[in-house]
Amino acid sequence: MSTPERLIESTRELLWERGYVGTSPKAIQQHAGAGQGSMYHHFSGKPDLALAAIRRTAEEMRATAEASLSGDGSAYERVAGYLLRERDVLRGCPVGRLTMDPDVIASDTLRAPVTETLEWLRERLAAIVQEGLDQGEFSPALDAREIASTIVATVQGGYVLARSTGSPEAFDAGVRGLLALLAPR
Amino acid sequence: MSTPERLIESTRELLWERGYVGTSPKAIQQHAGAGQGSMYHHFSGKPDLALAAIRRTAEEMRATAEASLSGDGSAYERVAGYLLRERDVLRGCPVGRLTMDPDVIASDTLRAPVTETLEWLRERLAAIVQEGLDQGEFSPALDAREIASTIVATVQGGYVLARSTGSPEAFDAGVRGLLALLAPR
DNA sequence: GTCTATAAGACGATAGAC
DNA sequence: GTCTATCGTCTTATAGAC
Repeated sequence: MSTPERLIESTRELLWERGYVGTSPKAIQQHAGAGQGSMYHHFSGKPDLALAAIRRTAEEMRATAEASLSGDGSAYERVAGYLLRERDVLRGCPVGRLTMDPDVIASDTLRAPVTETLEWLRERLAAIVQEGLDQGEFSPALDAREIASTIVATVQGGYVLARSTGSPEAFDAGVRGLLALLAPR
Repeated sequence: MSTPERLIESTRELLWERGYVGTSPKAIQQHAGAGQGSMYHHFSGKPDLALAAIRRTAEEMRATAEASLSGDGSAYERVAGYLLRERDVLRGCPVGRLTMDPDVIASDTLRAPVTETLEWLRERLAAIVQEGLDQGEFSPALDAREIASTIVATVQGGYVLARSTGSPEAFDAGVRGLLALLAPR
């Protein structure tokens, strides 16, 4: 792997684990096995490198989500597939966690990939829920965009609960509760 | 207000805004209008002061939640009251956000109030949902503890969505979606 | 491209005067 | 109790040799 590649991948891992504020250029360099000069040759500084890392993580998250959402099956089944897919629950969401990073939220550039990814996910889920509504799969009293927001929020909040206890139990419970509420009858 | 009080209150605000990793003793001292020596006279260091601040924030959150949950009305109405109460949505949850702070999660002492508060909330909501189940208010197919997890997760995740867009819209949408799913028929 | 050297300031804390 | 001084380390770079 090339040096810029190693720097980006190291930044992705450290951002996931410690956030932007908690990740120093020095830590990135050590994790990547690169020197100071090497990092500043390829990237203008910490924000530039973080942007490359965040963009890649966001892209990957979209691809992973799309994989569970684009399969066959009813709307409920695809939503269930998304909610029940394997996750590293205790690590949390590498994109969602950045919303708690003050320096990321303060920078329009760094925040953009975060906003876009979560908005894309919400719209993608809303389209599927709307399909379900059109097929009479869900109660007509429901609003597709609202339910999509509930789904994404349950996942993001499930990570918070899981990390607070150090166990995936609360995440799983929240997801099962949501699926029970959504279940077609 | 006494100096220790001002230090604790300043720490609470900075922890809410910037997290533990992003909050320096110096910033706390300046915000509180206290000197270095003053802070280290009253507290043994940053973790000690943060613990006092986190405990108080956790206590306050419990009191606020209890206020919306202990009123009159059906289980659904009390859950709705909790979900729809006024919130500073874009600031997020001062307790939940700490779960994304690596140094808080790494310390059993600092994490304890976070764990306890979110677990208390989940149990408190589970008891109310169980009441609703006993009254035939909700579908008997539902599990009280699961639904309680879904409710807390929706709120915590709603903050993530709101902060990602810089608008409370997604939080409100997620809450409305959940209430529509819960609505007794 | 990568290395080492250097730097101004922040971080988290301690020491000792007042 | 509060103040200033000091400390060793980390942070986020820049400069310039190789």
